[in-house]
Amino acid sequence: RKVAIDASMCLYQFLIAVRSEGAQLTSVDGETTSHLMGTFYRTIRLVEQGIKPAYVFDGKPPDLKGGELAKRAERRDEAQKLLQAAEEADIVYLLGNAEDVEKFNRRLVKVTKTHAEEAKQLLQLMGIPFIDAPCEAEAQCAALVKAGKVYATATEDMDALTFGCNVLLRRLTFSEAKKMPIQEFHFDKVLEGLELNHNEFIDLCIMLGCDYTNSIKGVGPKRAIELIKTHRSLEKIIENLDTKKFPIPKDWNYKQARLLFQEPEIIDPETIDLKWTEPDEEGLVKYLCGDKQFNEERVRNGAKKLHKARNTSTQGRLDTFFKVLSSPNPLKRK
DNA sequence: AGTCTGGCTCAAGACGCG
DNA sequence: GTTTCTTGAGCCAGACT
DNA sequence: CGCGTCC
Repeated sequence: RKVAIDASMCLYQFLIAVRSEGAQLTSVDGETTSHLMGTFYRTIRLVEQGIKPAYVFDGKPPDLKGGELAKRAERRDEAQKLLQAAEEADIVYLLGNAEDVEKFNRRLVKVTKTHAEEAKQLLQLMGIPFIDAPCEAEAQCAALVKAGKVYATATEDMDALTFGCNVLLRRLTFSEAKKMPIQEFHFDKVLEGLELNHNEFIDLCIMLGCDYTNSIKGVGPKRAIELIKTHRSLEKIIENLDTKKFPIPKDWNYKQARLLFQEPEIIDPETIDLKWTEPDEEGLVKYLCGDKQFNEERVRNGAKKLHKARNTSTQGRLDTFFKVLSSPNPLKRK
């Protein structure tokens, strides 16, 4: 089974989570290796389960996202200051605030171009395909699913549904599968359950608060559902809304936001040829064990696992883990 | 009473030995 | 050529019906 | 499983 994965999101998680004593894993020259560690072993795991992953990297964010990104930058600056304060306190007291330093450090993490390039190089050596999306990765993933190039998108981000991704898998990482089952969402079932069509669903998501616009104060999940079901479009909702109780945000650019969901900038999936090839064991050893100082035995072992899984078409084993969820509670967005 | 929103916080991986 | 890019979940206060 | 370790 072929599955599309938002690479940036994975890298972000690895950079935050893969740590030892609060610090990222690094090679001797101080270069971070957490993202490579995570990508290498998780991908092997997936392939061993008969899954063929294709990683999708973000391109440039849409202009409309500027406001949201500015907010994030602001939060980052704030964390930076707090971090500095905590560090200084540490120097003074030599103990105590270590966990604060750690906490703020995590909040400062961002995925750089270099992280992405290194991950791509690794995937190349592993024989795993990847794509550079022109814009939002989730949009490109959704397009791949729609075109039948992959079976599903594996993500924690519900925006994939808004982009029209038919099948969405949550918690595809198996180490946690012990605690939490894999969830499989089918967009058509979700729409059925909500009794909405795709465009109405998009308008709903805009009201619930997407990255592209502000939302209406006082309107949360309950009211939003109510509104979309009675009026069926943002235009009608605005016409009929008591704007004294629920003021429409100034310069509310919902039409453009809607367009970004309906017609996102993507590469035509038909021009994309996903190929899973033999892993380059020697290349992997050279790359990971040379500069990055991974354990050679582990890397060779990983390469062999990739090779083996590739040549034994054990598919289907996975199906038993899947639970198909249609409409339980997609309100859980923000 | 109960309902709903909004602002706050936190947490986020994987391997392998015992 | 400079910048770049992820989220859900839970808990609690407070406004409103 | 729990927990130290991965780099």
